Amino acid sequence: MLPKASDLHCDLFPVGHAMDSLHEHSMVGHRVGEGHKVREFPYEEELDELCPVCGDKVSGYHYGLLTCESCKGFFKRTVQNNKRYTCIESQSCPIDKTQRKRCPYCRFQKCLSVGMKLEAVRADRMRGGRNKFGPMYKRDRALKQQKKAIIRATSGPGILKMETSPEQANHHLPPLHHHQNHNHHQQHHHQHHHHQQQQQQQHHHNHHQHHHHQHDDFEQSASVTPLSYGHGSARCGYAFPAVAAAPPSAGPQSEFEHRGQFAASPGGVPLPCSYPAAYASRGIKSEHGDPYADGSPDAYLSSGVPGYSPIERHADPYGVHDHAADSPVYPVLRVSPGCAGLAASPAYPGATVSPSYPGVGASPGYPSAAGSGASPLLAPLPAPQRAPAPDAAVPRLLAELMRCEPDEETTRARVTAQLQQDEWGVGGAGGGVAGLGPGAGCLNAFGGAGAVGRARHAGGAGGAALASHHHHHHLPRADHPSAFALMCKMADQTLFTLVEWARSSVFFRELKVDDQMKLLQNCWSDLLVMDHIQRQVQHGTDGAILLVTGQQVDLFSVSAHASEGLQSLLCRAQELVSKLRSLHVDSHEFVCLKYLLLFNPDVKFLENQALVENVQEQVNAALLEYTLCRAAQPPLHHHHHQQQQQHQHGDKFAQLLLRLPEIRSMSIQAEDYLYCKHVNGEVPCNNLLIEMLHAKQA
DNA sequence: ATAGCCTTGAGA
DNA sequence: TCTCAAGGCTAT
Repeated sequence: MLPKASDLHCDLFPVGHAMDSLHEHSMVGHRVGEGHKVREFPYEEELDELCPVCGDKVSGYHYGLLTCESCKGFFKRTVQNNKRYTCIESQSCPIDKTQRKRCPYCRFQKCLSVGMKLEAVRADRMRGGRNKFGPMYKRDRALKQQKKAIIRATSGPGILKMETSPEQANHHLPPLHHHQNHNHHQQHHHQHHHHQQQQQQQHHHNHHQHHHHQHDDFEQSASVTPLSYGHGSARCGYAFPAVAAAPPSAGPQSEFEHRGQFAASPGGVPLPCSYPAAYASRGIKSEHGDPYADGSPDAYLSSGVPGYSPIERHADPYGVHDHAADSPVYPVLRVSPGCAGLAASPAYPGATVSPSYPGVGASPGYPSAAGSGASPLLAPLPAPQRAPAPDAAVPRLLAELMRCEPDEETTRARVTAQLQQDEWGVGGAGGGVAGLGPGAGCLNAFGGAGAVGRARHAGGAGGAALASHHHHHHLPRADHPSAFALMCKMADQTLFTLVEWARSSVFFRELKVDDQMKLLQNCWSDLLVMDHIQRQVQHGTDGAILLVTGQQVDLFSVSAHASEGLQSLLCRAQELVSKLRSLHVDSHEFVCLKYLLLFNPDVKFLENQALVENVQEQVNAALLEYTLCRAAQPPLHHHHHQQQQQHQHGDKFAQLLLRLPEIRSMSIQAEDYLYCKHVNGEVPCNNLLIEMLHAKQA
């Protein structure tokens, strides 16, 4: 992979935090110095002052994001002169500093895919001044700044750091409430730094519409008019042509392969993504009267240029749907025979941090690190030890896991509050400019969960799925971001709570951040689905869907408005819910399932895989023990079908585990669904979900 | 055609 | 007044 080292690098550290150095750079010629209290953190990101297009050094914000001087110029020339290039090869030439001159076609494609905005090129060529992107740049800067803080706090010495400096403390999880401000986080754009893309015959037949007219939507002052660069409308949705043909060019290709799987993805819905690109654009446009309204670069871009929504051009730059890559069958929990006697786990080799089986002391004898009362992580949700019962039957480990379980009430309040807050923050929350990379995004999620306000927007996979249907139903206010967007936000917020849950959970917090990210990237959608399912099972009612916010939506009316893909998801979810209800799955068992999803030893490149495996085994064992005990002395209620029940309980353990593959499958379908929405520009921009989606590759 | 350096000029 | 992104200029 050496050849693509640069690209890869780009992916991991897109246009991230490079502000400080950036400033210096762009400052050349001017005076340096402006009061920036530049924090000197050596190793800090030198990393991303790289141009997302070619990897060269960034010189400032240009046409929407941080890019190098050459790409800025290239983009300008191309747009201003309405140039048209052609690729001699498969339109997937790698673009880096040394080869960028080789294929202007691919370079330009990359510029677009990365998020450079055509609208930022002025038709009237007016110089100086500022355009409407200004605020966006500003926000982006702020985000990067925060991100840095998070990284600093996160990757420093300890794992989940307890900040070393007072100021940093502020960035940390201000226990619940309070996450105001700091909105916007991320920015993600489709930073597909990935080469590749489009096959779509580049209908470049632009009808040379000479500048002016149209899209004056943006570009504030009437004086500065955006130049339109019309590329014909690429109708073919964004088919995944390249997929099959997976051309040879080394690197980038791999992504297509994934895409291929996606297209044919098993549970994957047929993908309703066949809308003409034009539609997508229009739809977006109408939805966001003011492209900047939500600060969503994506929306902006798509709405701005007719045939140019980023949509059409990327098949799946991220190879996002690589789930198929995972083992087909779920992490088959190694059900060791004598696992009943859990605790006995041998000291595994590499495990640095002994996952010291908590059970021991009755007190929160939390292992080292986390313990620190300072840790904001544990602070929140002291979790009412809602010991469901004086169960002696509850394995210690399980009891411990339960302690970290947030309660529905709290979660509901949080999410609701956040959503309401967002409502008004829409304008501001938005944001970002340059795309952050997967890695970065996750960091955000982490630190972001608490450190920086969580005001993200969202998108939603699992949750979004159910969500979206509400189209016209009683939702807080269906005005602004549209019901779907709102649902996305809901899912996004839910994801946040899930991330926080993970971060503060027993074994997880013992892992290094890198591992944590990998695990979460791997199962975030599963967790969302599981969360949804659990909510329905435990708090929902039959004919309706219970949202995190506590609102209920009629199942029928929902599916009536839902697309095929959604309906399918809903059905599957409902079926699972029914199944689990009949099994009388309780919260203890749900926790186990969630842990099993989280601690998936199939995740590659884990530093401390031993711990992950061990946890999986322990949880597995605990679940088995628990189910067996419960089977012995069934719950008080439900006496009917005693017999059948008994039977079921008999292998309840197996029954539960067998649901995991279904969960996985559903989450994959949900991701695909979300991806389609994203590609069509229907998902609000800054959201952890999309980031997670993108982060998946690798 | 590139890409580094320079000049502009509306917003903050 | 200062910023800093957009356009312009000009040796490669």
